Amino acid sequence: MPSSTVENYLKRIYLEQQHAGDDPVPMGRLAAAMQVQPGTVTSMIKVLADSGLVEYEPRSGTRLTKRGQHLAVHVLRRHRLVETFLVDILKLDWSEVHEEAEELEHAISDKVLERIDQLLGRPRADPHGDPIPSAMGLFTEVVQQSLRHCAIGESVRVARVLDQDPGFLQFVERTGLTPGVNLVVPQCDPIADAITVIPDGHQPITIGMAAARKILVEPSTDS
Amino acid sequence: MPSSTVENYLKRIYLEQQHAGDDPVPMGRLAAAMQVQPGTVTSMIKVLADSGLVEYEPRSGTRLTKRGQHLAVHVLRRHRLVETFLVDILKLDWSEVHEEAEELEHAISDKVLERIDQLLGRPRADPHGDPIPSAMGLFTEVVQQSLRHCAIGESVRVARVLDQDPGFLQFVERTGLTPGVNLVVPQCDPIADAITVIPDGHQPITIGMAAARKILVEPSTDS
DNA sequence: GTTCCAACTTTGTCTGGTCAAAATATATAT
DNA sequence: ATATATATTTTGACCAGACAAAGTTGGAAC
Repeated sequence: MPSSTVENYLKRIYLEQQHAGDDPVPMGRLAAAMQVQPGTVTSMIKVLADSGLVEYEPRSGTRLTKRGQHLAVHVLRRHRLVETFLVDILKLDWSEVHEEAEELEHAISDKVLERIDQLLGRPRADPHGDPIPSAMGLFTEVVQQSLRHCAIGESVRVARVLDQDPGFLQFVERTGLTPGVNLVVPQCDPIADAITVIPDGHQPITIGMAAARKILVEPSTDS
Repeated sequence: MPSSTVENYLKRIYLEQQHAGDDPVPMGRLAAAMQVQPGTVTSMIKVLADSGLVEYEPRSGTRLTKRGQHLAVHVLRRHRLVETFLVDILKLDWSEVHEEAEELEHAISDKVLERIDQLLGRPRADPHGDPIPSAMGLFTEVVQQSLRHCAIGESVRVARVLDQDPGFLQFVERTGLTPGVNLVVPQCDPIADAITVIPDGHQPITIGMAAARKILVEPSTDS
């Protein structure tokens, strides 16, 4: 059974790998993400490589092996199901559940996880809209694009918020941009670096592109 | 924040201390309970003593300080609330929740614990009948005695089962001796080392005294 | 091509928790 | 009183995971 440290490294590599396309994840990136000194990552990655969980190319980076990826996806599944559980059943605020899940994801057995999944009705996404892989490690594929790339007049639905920072999540909630909400885009000005949106049942709000890129939307289904 | 190892030691010392009256808990007992070599306990206890969580009398034993006891009780609270949660909400079998809780008790924040407590309706006892201390560390006092000491003809109710072994718990369930069940004692023979009981709605069953001592009963309230 | 910097690796050290085995203290029986 | 058995403590070693600081490397800039 992998330690929670190992689980965290694998999860992190997986997430960075998403971001990074085909390139291996560089050590520095991983060190920053894990809040750890670079040397620590180098030695840890060597250990993971020896156990067949990652491939390691010195001075270039690391990528997950099949086994490593499998494990990482299951950690992610635990994390996201726990978050959903905390919000749906225990009624915690979605802005605070990430921290909580960070601990719980390492302590939950398969049996308990299965019960939670069942109790929640096998959700496909967590409160932030992040997809929950199935027990077999498969994601439901969806069409999502960043709010930043929306055309003027487009009508879409918020699908996912790509930031776990409580402050940002509270802002999102206050302005009505939570996953599931429909919105229209009356204005979008790349030069001004700003986009204006009107979420259903809320005031129009203008946000910067840096914020807009962290909000993913999908085709609206209210028509 | 104490490590889960520290939490486990404190919990263990607390439980052994219950058993042991006023005497300090000897190192050997603790080593056996923690499934660890005696030397390990000695060095660990020194560390705990330095952090003011236990008092240590070399070659005699250890006892919790006020602070140590406070912490131990809160670990116990987490453990027992988690067990109750697993049985009541997630519908796990009471014979398997002890193991699960053993991990989860170290990963649960105060906030999540409070929500669970609330969701469960602030239970006073877990599925095994073990008392759940309040958030302030207080137990609800109750009158309980071992089934072994019941007089013939007495009518009592099962309050608590003092063994977490899945096999024993499954036996208890099969024979109908789960907490809350009323029963009468038609026969009790210390010489034969056996006691016969008739649980409400079940067949009479004769069990040995070693088993009977692990079942606590309280005055029946069905009259 | 040489220089230089940023990223990376190596090395040595630390802490928490563990074991195995040797040394020591205590209680008990004789 | 002495021998013996038993519990306990000490000692030295190990592993996981981390840091700090010194040493490498490889590519961009000139």
